[in-house]
Amino acid sequence: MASCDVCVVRNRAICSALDSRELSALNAIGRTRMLEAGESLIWEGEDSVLVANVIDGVLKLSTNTEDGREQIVGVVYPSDFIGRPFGGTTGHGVTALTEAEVCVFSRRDFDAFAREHPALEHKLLERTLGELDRTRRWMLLLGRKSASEKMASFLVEMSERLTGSGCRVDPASPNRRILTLPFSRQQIADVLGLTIETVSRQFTRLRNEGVIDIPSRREVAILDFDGLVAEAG
Amino acid sequence: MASCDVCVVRNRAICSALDSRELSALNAIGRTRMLEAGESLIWEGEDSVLVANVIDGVLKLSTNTEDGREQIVGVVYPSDFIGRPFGGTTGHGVTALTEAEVCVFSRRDFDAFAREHPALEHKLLERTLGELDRTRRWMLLLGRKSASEKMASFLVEMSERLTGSGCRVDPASPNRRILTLPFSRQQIADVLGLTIETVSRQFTRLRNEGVIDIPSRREVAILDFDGLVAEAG
DNA sequence: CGTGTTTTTGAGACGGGTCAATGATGGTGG
DNA sequence: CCACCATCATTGACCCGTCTCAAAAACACG
Repeated sequence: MASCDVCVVRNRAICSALDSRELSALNAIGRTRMLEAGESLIWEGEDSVLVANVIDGVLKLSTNTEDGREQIVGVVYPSDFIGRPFGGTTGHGVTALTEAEVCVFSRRDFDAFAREHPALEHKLLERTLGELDRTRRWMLLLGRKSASEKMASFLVEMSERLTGSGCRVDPASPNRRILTLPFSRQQIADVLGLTIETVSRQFTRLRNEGVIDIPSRREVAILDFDGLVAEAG
Repeated sequence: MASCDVCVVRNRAICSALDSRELSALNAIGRTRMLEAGESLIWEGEDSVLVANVIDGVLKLSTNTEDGREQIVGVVYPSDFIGRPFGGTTGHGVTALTEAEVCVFSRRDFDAFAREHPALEHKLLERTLGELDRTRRWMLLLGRKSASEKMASFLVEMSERLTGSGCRVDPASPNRRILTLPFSRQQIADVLGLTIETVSRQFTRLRNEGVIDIPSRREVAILDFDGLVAEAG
């Protein structure tokens, strides 16, 4: 049983379109669920049976070729919406990268509810349009950028997306910041369309050039943010 | 002045959500416009001032790196929607590939109209969700597929998208079909994240292998559709 | 026809992939 | 608490696919 009134993403998720009476109606058809890192919520190719809001954690959206190559096609953060409402099959799997908490709805219930609440649909539309913009920007990276540009773009994007949760910026020197990545090297490779070896080599190159430091596997200290932006192309 | 009642895409575009009274209200704020091949309707980075429906023709959505590399991030066909409603700047330019006819609205007017017509917003949402699915599928191609897989995927997708307008299929032998491509070689390269030379070489290879024939620059005869599907990966 | 543009073809270079070995890291159980 | 092992990351050597640069060919249009 969900309890929206105490939900931490209540004001940022699409639910913010609803008043308290509507919210309790939505409450009735949703339930929260915990996912551990690596656990999948939705599998590629299955017909869309559930949708969800991310309450906490980071999840990946990914597709695979028949022979096992993977491409991560999206990453979702708290308050983001997951799933494919209004018919169709899911074109990509959804898997937790970190421990995560989501608020799930049966797609059937959600569809019906959404159609009766235009304000909710409007929020969802805005979110979807934004996601489409972001996805298209990523296509430029995948299609036209070199490995070093990809890595720089990735770190810049990460430091933007993680602000607040996994990114600490010293206000005195905004050119330096520390990230806690929710990705393994392999997952970074799958986001950027590279191999794990290339990603690793790029990390060491950036470290040798003094642009970043690597305190641990999952942490990156950005020493020259402007330099990264310049290198991102 | 648009006149929706004679519009050929009236039943497929988002306008199909409206009854005749609403349609004439929409009619009042839109106007049709012709574009010749190569002409742009929207430029990358400008703030979104207009949106449109495609009535006829094919247009590309594209982004560029600072140093001039281009990536086509979407292709729109008759009945598709163009532009970025509800705030934000356009992340990509919109340019006609063929002679085209569009039904344009000022974004301000369209936004206001849409917010008062949930059924229209719903259609737009469904369309946007579908476009996001398609775009994410394309990311797998850009990030993980080889040149030959990209070419095969491209031809398969084209023969699907062009069915009705630029694609003729002999019902007796569905394994053969003839396409009239709305793309130059350079544009195909910009869709697939390749160079024009690689695209050209892939065309000749496919021709030599008997999978396709190339009657003219803009035409491709697919001789072995199943073979292409298999090669698309 | 002649001229500019687009496409094809060729030769060579290079970025990133592949394969393989080594080095860290972290979790588990003795 | 430490030794062990599985997993993940790094590094190296080599190779292959795609890009680059250059020239020739095909085509479109006046």
